[in-house]
This record gives sequence, C-alpha cells and structure tokens, in this order.
Amino acid sequence: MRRISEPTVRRLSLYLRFLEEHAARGIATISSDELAACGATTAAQVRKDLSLFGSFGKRGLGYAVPELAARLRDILGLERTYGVAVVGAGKVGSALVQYGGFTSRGFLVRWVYDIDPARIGHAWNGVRVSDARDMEVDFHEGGPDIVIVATPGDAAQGVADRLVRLGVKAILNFAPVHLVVPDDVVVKNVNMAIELEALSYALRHG
Amino acid sequence: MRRISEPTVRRLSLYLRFLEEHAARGIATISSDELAACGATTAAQVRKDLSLFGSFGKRGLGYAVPELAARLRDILGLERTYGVAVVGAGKVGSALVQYGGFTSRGFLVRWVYDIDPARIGHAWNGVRVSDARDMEVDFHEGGPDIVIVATPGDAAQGVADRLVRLGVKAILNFAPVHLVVPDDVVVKNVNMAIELEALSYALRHG
DNA sequence: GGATGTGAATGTCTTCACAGCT
DNA sequence: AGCTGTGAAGACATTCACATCC
Repeated sequence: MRRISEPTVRRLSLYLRFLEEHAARGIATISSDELAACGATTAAQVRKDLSLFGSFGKRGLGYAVPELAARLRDILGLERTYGVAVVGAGKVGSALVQYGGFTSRGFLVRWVYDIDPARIGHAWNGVRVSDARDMEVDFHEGGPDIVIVATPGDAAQGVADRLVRLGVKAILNFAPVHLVVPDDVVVKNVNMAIELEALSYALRHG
Repeated sequence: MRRISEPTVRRLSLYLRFLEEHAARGIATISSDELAACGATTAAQVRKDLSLFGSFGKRGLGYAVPELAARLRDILGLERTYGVAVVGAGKVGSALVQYGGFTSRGFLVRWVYDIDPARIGHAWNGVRVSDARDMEVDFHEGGPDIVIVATPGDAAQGVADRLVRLGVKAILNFAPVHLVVPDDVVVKNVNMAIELEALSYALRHG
C-alpha cells in the first residue's frame, strides 16, 4: 500500500469518529460531502483520502458506513489494544490518567510514573503511581506500546532517552520541548503554548 | 507584511522559547543551525522563516538573541496579555486552570464555567467556577480574548455558537469534534485521540 | 441522476545552492 | 572564512473537472 501522508492520517481519524457516530444511529451509507462536513475539508479531499487504499464507495450512493469504519480501524491499527504508560503525574499527567476517554478506543493506561515521593503510591483509575526509577525493571518483559511524556520541559529529554533505550517506539509528548530521538521512534507533540501563541498571532493579524 | 503560513507561525513559537532560554543564559548570538536543532527543522527553513519579516541576522555571525526574541514576541502578539475563559471544568478543564503554566506567557485565566452544580462554586488558582448560564451577563462588558472549550464533544458546538454570538474571535478546542464557526473566528484544536491514533498508524506501518 | 475515482492543474511548503555581507 | 538572505527548483498537498459506474 502506498505511503499515506500525515495530514491524511489525521483526517482518517476524524472520519472514523464521525462514521462511528453514524453507525451507532443505524445510518447505512454516507457521501463524501457529508464526511467532508465533519472534517473541515472538501468532498474531493475525502475521496482522495479514501481512494488511497482502494475503491470502497458505490457510485451514485456513497460509502457503506460500517464497512468503511472497519476498514479505517484496520488501517489506523485500532483493531488491537495498546498498553500505555504515563510518565509524570502532575497536573497534566493525572488529568490524562483520570480522564480515561481513550480506554474505549483501546489505549489502556497500565503504568504511571513520577519521581515525587508525595505522588508515588497514589492510585487513579486503579493504576498506582510508581517510582520512575522502576521503569527499567517494570518494562523488562512486556513494556508499553506508547508512552505519554507529561513531565516538566527540562526532564523530558532525559525521560525520552531512557524510553529509547528501553525499546519504546512511540511517544506522545506534552512537554514544551522538541524531543530528539532515533528515526525509528515516532513522536507526536501536544503543545498548548504553541496553540495559544498561534491564536495570539491570528488575533493580531487577519 | 506578507502573510505568514501556519507552519511558520508554529515554528516561530518554538524559536522564541529556545531564544528565551538562551537569553536567560546570557548568550548574545545564535546561528540558524542552532535554531534549527530546537525546532526539528533545517537551517534554511529557519532563515526563510525569519527573513519573512526583514533581515535581522548578521552575516558571518548569526542572530542577536534578545533582539530576535523581542521581534518574535511582537510578531506573535505576545507583548500584551490575554484574558482567557475556560468552559468545562471537568478533568481537562480543571487541569488547565490548575496548571497555570500559561500565566507567565501572558495568558490569564479569569473565568471558568461549568453546568454541573457540583463543580460550580469551587475555586482553583483563585478563579471561581461559575454557572455557564452566566457567560452572557459576565461578558457583557469586557469578555475574554480567548476561550478554551473543554466540554464533552456533544456540548462543544453549542458552546461555540454562544461564544460566536458573544463576539469571541479565538477558540482553543479540546473537545473531539470539529467546530463550525464564521470565517472571522479562529479555532485551534488539541485532540489527543487523533495524536494517539496517528501513533497507532505509525506503529503499524513504517 | 447522483456520487465515486482519478489524472491534471494549481497552490503551498521545503530544500537547494549560491550570491552577498561582515 | 562564516553565515545570512533569497531566487529557483523540488516535493508535497489540495482542488478541479470530468469520465465512470451504480
């Protein structure tokens, strides 16, 4: 299958959520126009995105909702579950663990770490906060598939280095720094400061 | 000044953070190569980005750190402060308010709203959670510059509609839905589900 | 008729390469 | 010599337009 670009992957994720809502309401087919409305894009873009992995639509009708949803789940790798570890049990980390909204989509938080003794031992959603020094031992056989880094900025690179050494291949970084990792490790960043500053820029201009 | 693209604006924000760290350490000049390292980009890209608003570098030397930082703050609109309201005082909303890491950059949370009586009346960081029905009255003279929407997905569009009616021009959306707003309102999305699914895709392929 | 699938055209962003300062 | 500034080239992404099929 051809390589799928980052923007496309993100749109697929949006389409999937929309399809699942429609599936829950028993809607059988959906057009590229309707899908475009959910994702802030155009019908042509939707068709391009979906055509990248075959012809699933029926001309004159649209796309079969449950089938397309299943196909997207497959492409995105969501037919399985992922073990997730959260490093950093401060405001952001604890909110993520307690939120639990990802569990339903197969992202299961199984480990939470911090270095602050005041936080170690607490349990949220049935997951105990462990001493960050225990990561190496804990992950020795069967570590997480994805690690969420929610430490202060100055600790994040050090954590990332340890994670790389432990064989972690996917990191979701909430720390406001750019993490340097080898090519075979993928990092996605969530940086609220950047979003706020982009809003600031947009308010000032435009 | 020419229009600056979205990716460029986001990089400027990264450069600025990096410059401020260097300024704090008393470093006077920095090269495009060094700036590139902080932002996961190339030296040529840095120069292109910075050249969009004039020649600030000195050939053979690099860029003057404090001057460039000041210029970026100006361009990004960060020489002023912004009043921020948070709508939705659940896990995400409360974490944002308590986190407080944006205060130092001029984003001041002055209002927090929810519809759940169990949450109304609590105070975090000195900001009281108010009844969401009071927004119209509260904003009547002098509302927020930026509103963070941290409600469940099904409430987000309704909130956005009210905000638009109240004249809000900038929204940071944490709800996992695409908000439909007029052209003169800018929305940035933070969607952890998309990031996790993009990681899932990356783990499955490549 | 109505909606998909897709080459071609357009637009946007990034990289290259080198002239031009200091 | 060293590093910026920038046109030109290249890569990438989106939009158009229409043939194609149900």
